[in-house]
Amino acid sequence: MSAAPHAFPKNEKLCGKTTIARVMKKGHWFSSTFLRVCYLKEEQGRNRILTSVPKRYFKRAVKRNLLKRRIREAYRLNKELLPQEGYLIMLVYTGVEVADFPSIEAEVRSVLKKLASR
RNA sequence: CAGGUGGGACGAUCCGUCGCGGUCGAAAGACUGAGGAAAGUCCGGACAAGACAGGGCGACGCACUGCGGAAAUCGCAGGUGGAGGUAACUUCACGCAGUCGUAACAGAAAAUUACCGCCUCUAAAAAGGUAAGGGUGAAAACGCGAGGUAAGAGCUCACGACGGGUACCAGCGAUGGCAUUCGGCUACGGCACUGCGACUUGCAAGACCAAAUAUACUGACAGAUGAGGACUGCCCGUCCGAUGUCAGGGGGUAGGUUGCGAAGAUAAAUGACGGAAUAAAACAGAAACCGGCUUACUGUCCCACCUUUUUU
RNA sequence: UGAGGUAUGGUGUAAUGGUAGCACUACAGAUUUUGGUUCUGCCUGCCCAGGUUCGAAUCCUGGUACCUCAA
Repeated sequence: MSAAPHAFPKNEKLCGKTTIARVMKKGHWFSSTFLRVCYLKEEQGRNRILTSVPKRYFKRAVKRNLLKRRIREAYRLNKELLPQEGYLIMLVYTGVEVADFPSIEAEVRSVLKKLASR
């Protein structure tokens, strides 16, 4: 399984209430056009990611699920842009409209490049 | 042919590349993976915890009939009445009978009615008798004809409508038909009454395992002949002064397991791209389960029926 | 996810089924040299759609939006 370059196993998902709370408390925030990013760099471990779409802007669960899946898919296809240095990343969608996949992919690529250059 | 009414069905499938949840497997891999509403949370049920000797009142919900159903503000079939529609049909209401109310405005009056009018008596007025006609209003309390009368009136009669009683017939029944008899009122709402139901809370219910920290309790050791702490890098010294250390251990937090399913996660799985006439679109995503109801919605098909026009 | 609540001018809040009121605000005028204060006038409203009723803010049904609680 680990041989596949674009796999997205469970240990690359950011989970656990205490971990998320730690990222939100200590992490650094920045925003792009419709993504709000919070990241925390740890010394070791795999990169782990979390996607979130606020219920405030999208009442219907279908739209929230669709956006979360598109963001996660974009990360999965482009995750080699970021070295494995223990990044914990939260991606929060702040747009008002439902974006299509190419624009989300471009956005995620720019965010990952920005993170890798820091 | 056109328009309409009612009912029903489907609401996605396959292939390739990358990827995800679950089960099986040592592995390779194989199989499987959102809905008709998963939604709203409007009802009901199971399940679970808590409360509870037994019974009643209050408060709450339901209320035509029969059948189905675990039950339901559920379904099917039927009854009566109102409203809408040319029609097919749709929609609303329904226990019983006691009491109260139906109030703005208008109008004389919203109920033991009397302004104009009509009639009697009169010189006239007053007084009395009326409810045909007028006008107001959402609504004026049976219709119509004849008799009757001073004028009139169910005052009387025939026919009809309405509401009961009785007998017969049809029906399991609500009820209907028919005959006869009585009657003066009807409808809606509140309260009271009758019958039935209903304890409360909800899977974030509940059950189990269980770090760290503090600690009930138990044991061992040390302790006013000073344990331990503060000042300090250490010793001395000064100050405070009764518990301290170790082990066991109960409840229990984070967290985990279960509750949990022929989808079954626990930060939570169905996606991206290409192809299949290509366009797969609408409403919309399981987080404990089941039965209904309601609401949202794409394209199309099937069945039954109604109306209009044309042709035969 | 489960349980509950609310909706009335721009804001806050009343109203037994019968003309929708009050305070502040906004606007206009008066007072003042000007502004404030004060006085007078005036604009703007029952969340939406059906139903019951002669007549619904109110009663019934279904939606929508917002809020609260349970971790």
